[in-house]
Amino acid sequence: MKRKVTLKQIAKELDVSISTVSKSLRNSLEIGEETRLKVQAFAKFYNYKPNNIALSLKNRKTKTIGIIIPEIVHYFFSTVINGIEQVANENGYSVIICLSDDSFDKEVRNMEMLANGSIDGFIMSLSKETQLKGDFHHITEVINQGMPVVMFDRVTSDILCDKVIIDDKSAAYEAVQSLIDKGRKKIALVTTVDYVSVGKLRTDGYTKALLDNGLPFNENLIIKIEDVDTCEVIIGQLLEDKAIDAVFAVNELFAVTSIKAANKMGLNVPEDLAVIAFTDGIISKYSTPTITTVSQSGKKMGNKAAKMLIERLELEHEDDEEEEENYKTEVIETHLVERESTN
Amino acid sequence: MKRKVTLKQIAKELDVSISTVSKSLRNSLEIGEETRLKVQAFAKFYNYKPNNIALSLKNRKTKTIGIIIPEIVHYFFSTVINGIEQVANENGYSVIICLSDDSFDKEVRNMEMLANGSIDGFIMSLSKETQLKGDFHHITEVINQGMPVVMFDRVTSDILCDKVIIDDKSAAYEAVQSLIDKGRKKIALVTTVDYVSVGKLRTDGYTKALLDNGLPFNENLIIKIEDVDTCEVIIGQLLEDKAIDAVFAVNELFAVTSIKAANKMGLNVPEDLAVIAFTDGIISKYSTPTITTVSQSGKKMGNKAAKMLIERLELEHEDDEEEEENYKTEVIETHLVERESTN
DNA sequence: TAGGTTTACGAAAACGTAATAGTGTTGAAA
DNA sequence: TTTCAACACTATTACGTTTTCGTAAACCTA
Repeated sequence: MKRKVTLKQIAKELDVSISTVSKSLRNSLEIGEETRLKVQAFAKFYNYKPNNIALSLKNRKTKTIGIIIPEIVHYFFSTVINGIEQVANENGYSVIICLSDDSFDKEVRNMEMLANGSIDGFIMSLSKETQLKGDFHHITEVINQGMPVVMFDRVTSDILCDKVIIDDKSAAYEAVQSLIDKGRKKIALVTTVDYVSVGKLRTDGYTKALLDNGLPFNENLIIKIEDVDTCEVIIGQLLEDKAIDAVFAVNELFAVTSIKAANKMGLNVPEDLAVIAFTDGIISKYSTPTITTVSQSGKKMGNKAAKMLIERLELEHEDDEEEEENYKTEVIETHLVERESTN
Repeated sequence: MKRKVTLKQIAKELDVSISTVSKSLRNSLEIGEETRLKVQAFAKFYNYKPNNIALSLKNRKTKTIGIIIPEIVHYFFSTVINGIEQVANENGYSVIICLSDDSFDKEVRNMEMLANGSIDGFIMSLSKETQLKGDFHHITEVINQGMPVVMFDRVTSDILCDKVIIDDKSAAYEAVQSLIDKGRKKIALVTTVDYVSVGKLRTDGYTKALLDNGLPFNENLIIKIEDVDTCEVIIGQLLEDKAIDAVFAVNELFAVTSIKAANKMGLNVPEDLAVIAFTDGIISKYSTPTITTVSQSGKKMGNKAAKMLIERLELEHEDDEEEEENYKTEVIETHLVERESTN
């Protein structure tokens, strides 16, 4: 067991000062060639690597990005992480991940913990509970301390910061329009409760598409699912004797459940019932039939979010207190991935 | 923009020494009540929180766990992270995640980066390339520096450290046995290339189950898939005119692909072909028909791995150089989740 | 009042690094 | 002989904490 060697130890061993060692290793011209080479050889032999923590303390930056998301066993969020990690890695950053489990308290705790020097900036997506409460003080606080925050997907207009979103409303519009184009007339919406920002926006897009096409808006065709476990029953009820010919689901799970419910009732997908879903995940690709989806590229969102954050971090450092905060909101384009569940 | 306040600033403001501030905040009896309360009030007002980096440097521990995994957009791995994060969080640890992308180089780079003080210990699963090369020097090095490592799932016997695995061989055995019990005679195996440790073990279990039941072992019934993209074609070929009545797939993807290939050929699952898969993920649950799986609880593995690591970290600190390294290998129990794809 | 004990605080070191500002020696130019 | 510059290296500071040790002042005891 040989513990990591430090500058101090090398200095002592070679009987020079710490500064000499440090400078030698950074190839400073101040140090004579003989000494420099000797130090370098010694350091190499003992596999010297500077201590990240010490560097962080000295430089006041950690080269680490904090990610706060509601859950990780979730196709979309894991693709976002993948995207963030990729860009982070390319730029020499690490990522530290905290899960809020959709709990406000945990989100706050995690942010406070990371904000005390552990990271240089945040990339986050709001927990359901936070969106419900509408309490964002923890985020404001962090921003006020001068720590940049980039929000993605589940964002809020109450906070001024960089954001990466998809245009949920128009993407939903497009999806519903595609159903209408295929001759569907009675389109149901299976969505989440309203306080989830994206759920609300997708509902708006759905409604607008109907109205723009002169189709009746029927409150009864919309179901808002709170608890995933009961969604099968609820969706089954929806499909019963309503002559619904299409379902627009705000996520894969609701879509695949709709298909299963339809099958049970003897309905064929897509002949009797077309199904389209938000979020192009693994389920849609492997379900039977495969599901047409609105692809929201999580990886691209992650890439973009990381780029925005890192840009701000590097820029920030150049002229310290440049208060020219021109926050941007980037919209990631979506596209329809046509599969078997629509025709 | 009010930057975080430090002990030094508080000390200056209140015209006392840094030590006094520090002690006051830790409720030291050395400090008179008046001063103590004054300091505490001031600190509270300015929302003082100790700087994690400074604490890490001083305490020589970061309260952070490094996770190195091949990929994150992957049901099993994300459940493991979930499990790790849970236990970590309960014990005041954060997790920092690096992806190897199944690349040896990236695995090495990431480990070296984190090993320089950023974390207290590793939890990792080997990349394919690392398993193929059989080069584990980066791991040995880290361990030699006194940094504990816990490996899970894709492990190697070449490294002495704590491990968390499932008994791949006997779980595979059990799965195949269940097929045999249901009267299946000609069971194909769809697996990965051999250097992936778990693939090998599962093959062993498959073979043993056949032999123990007096069934012929037929090399032609085993296909090893290297590239996921081509697996559909290959599996299709396998199913053709071989009178196969069951498929044991080492992961969900191969299983669902087998089902789709079978359907295309007019075979019914489970009547004509039973399908069973390793890894109880989201696909199995939502595929049509739903797939019987060997559940390997990623969350439990994560929980256990985190527990083992943290235990070692906390113990290690009590009597520093206690070299009593009794490494353990924990085996997480699996169980068969019976669904529609077998009968 | 000398001696000892308590109270209340401060100075300084330590963690590991990097940068700024020295310091002492040598040799050469004035 | 003085002055200056170049060279080669060292001391110090700073990042933010905690902790050990030290020390004045106040109080108590005989």
